Amino acid sequence: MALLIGRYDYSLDPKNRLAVPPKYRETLAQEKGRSFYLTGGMEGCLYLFLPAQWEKLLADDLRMFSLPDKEQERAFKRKFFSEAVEVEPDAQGRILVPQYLKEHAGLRFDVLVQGAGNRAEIWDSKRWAAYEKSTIAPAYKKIGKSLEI
Amino acid sequence: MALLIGRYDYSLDPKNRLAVPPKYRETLAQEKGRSFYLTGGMEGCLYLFLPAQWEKLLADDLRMFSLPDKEQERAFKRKFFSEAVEVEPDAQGRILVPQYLKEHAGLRFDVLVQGAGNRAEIWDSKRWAAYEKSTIAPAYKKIGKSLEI
DNA sequence: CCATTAGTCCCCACCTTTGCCCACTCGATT
DNA sequence: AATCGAGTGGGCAAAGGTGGGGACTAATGG
Repeated sequence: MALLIGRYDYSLDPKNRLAVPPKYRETLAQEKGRSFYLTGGMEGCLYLFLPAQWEKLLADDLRMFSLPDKEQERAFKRKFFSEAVEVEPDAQGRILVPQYLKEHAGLRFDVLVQGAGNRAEIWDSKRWAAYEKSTIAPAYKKIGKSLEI
Repeated sequence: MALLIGRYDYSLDPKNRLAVPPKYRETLAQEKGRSFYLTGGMEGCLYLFLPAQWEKLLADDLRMFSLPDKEQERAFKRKFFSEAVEVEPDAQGRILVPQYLKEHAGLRFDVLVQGAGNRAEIWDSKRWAAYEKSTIAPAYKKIGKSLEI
């Protein structure tokens, strides 16, 4: 399965359009897909999936939705499916970010699109900087002793 | 089977008509169906089913509706099915929401129509905001650390 | 049995938003 | 120097969301 890597600096234009890295679009085309799947992610970012990755998520992780507490299960499904949206890049390779996802991720103007393996992530630049400082840096120090690489 | 996703902000007009997202109607047309099925849902929302999803629900009857307490099961099924109604979008793509369902979901003016996988859900905006705050957010906090995505 | 009223359906109309297309700039490459 | 690809901005036609009139139906009441 295709792996998404790299970091790209883009900007959200007045019409809430956001460029998708050509490499990702190329991968999409190779998969013979027309659309990505965009949804709200953890720690206040957005997740961008290729169709195959999205399908895998639905297939594999449907068990993650299966909870003994059905009320909680409904809550999860509601959030997951209602935030998700199919986005097709326009002729310039931009996708349209819905207002509610823009708010979820606190997107302003400067936006980071970066690969995260089985998905890409979209971050507001400032929020990413803060997250990196507050969480990634300390985590690195801490887990270094137990990681092989 | 078709998956319903995405979030749409609409309003209930003075005649209790409510827009259905074009994407959902498109899916309906692809299924060669003319009507959705609308009924009262859990946590004070409304469920909107595509014909195929509705059929599946009926077929899965035993599993879907089974409760240890059979009297409760009968009570729930009575409400669920008596409140159900077949709704056909008009030329503008709007469905008519019966008065009793409007009350069930506490619909006022601002209404959310959102995908929930095997169905769509219709929420009063304020009620959804409260539900998100009171139920979804805490559930995510609790389970977020163990989620793989 | 007729008159009235409420509710529904079918139009039409308006206006905002969306999506599509074209265009400009800039840097890298040939 | 010219060309190409990429990122960004904006114009414009089309689609989508909303409101309301008028006909028709059915239930209600005199």
